[in-house]
Amino acid sequence: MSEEKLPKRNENYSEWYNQVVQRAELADYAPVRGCMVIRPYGWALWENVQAGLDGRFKATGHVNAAFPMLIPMSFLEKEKEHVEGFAPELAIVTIGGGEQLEEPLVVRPTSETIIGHMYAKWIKSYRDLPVLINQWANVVRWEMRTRLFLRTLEFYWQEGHTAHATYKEAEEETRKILDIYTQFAIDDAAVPVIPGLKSDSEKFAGALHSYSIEAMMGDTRALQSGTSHNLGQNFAKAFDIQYLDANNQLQYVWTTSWGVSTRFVGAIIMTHGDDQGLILPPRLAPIQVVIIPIYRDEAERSQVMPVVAHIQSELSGFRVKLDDRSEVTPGFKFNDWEMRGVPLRLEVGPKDVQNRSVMAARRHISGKTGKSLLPLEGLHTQVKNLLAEIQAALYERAVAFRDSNIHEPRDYDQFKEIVQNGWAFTAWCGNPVCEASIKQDTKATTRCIPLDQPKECGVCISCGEPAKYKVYIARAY
RNA sequence: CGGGGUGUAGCGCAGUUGGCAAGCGCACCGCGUUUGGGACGCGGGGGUCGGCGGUUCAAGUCCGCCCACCCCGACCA
Repeated sequence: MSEEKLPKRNENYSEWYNQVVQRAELADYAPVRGCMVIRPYGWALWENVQAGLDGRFKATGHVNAAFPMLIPMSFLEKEKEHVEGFAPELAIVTIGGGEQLEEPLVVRPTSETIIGHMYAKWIKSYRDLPVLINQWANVVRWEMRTRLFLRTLEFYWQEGHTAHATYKEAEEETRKILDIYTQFAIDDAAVPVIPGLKSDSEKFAGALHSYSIEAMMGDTRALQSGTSHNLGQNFAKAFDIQYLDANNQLQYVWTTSWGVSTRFVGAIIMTHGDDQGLILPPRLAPIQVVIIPIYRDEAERSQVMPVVAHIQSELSGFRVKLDDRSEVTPGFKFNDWEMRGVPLRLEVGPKDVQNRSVMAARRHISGKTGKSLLPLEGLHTQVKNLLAEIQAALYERAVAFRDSNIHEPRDYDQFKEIVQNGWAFTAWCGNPVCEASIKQDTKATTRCIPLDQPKECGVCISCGEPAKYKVYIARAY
């Protein structure tokens, strides 16, 4: 905890981000470059993300399992695009128990290969399908440039891996998960993501095609916040995952994979945070309500604390924290919990005891008043309503910010200007050459091709040929 | 891996042309006074000055090599 002010977001956004993460005690740097320690407050936030996703997976028939972290090197080599995509960033174990290993083992960068290997053993009949397995795991990718939560050498995520009898079922699964991710982001995290198809150059190594949810951060850069891949039969063929159909014909399965990682914590921070620090959406906040008792002496303390205890039990259905530290002043606590993003603060002092009320302060101030007096009667309901209001206000604010920073360029010059400080929604012919030239010119990349496409797209912003899609193009993390 | 930069207490820094006992702010510990928007006083603990080698009566300071980290590019959930 520090008393110094944070850097302003519009002056140094990345420094603001780094400091918020560390000062709010979400995470800290580990001794190995690019690795981070997720601290209890950050992990609690991640656990709430996990709970929101896990419940939705299970409600749609998925089950959890755990596969090993070490994968034989030869497995990676079985799928050509996959190994080409991941080879540069693999961590490889060559020594075990002091002995040189017969075959090097890869620390999983993702688990398609080892899961494919196991599915080949488990799937024999159309009656075994579909297989709908998810795992919560850590993976390692040796990235060049790392940022806390956004890109670390080791990160935590869930990876779903499913196998189906037909292309159609696999595609439905891929899209179903994309919907789940979208709903979770919007409903629980209040992050207004845009779902869509990735271009071929942006798709997952080894996929037929990939979908993603794209979110706009507070500096208008895009963050890919979740992906869902239709792997076709690529991995089925590489790992011989075959089954007999009802007509006794041998068929390859169709597989999917999909993931949301601890990067999503970064999305929450950068979607909602302000110059005072974190702002957490109530549905995911580790602490939804913080209670600050205020007193000057023992006499006042003995008046205030019983009321605090009463409030605590009244609010037992919420995630409540009592800050009873005596070594810091109330003013310090106000700033501290605001920096840490707690949605609602209740101040309880002698005046409140007198009035049978509490002073409530919202972290995010949408309207005019910051603080309001709440009567003790019916406190549970009032807090419930306030948290719901805050959740809704955060979403609306994020939507408004996003929409005010997406523009449709009329020509390439204007396009270049737009992507310096926002997203362009524009037409593209589908040619990767145009994508590459745009990236060269502006550092912006195609983020996604939204699912609802107009009949007429006009002409490609880059080459002027008839366009195939409307796409979002932006600079990304 | 290419270009640039930085290493002095947990964090941020000062330390002049080499020279007395390596300092300051924050944080931390103790005592007391405080407490409705980032309290204050007094006392205290904490350092192989990134590493190795060299020059010198004397190196945080000069020289050489190495290491680590950060920023910008290529790569990326």
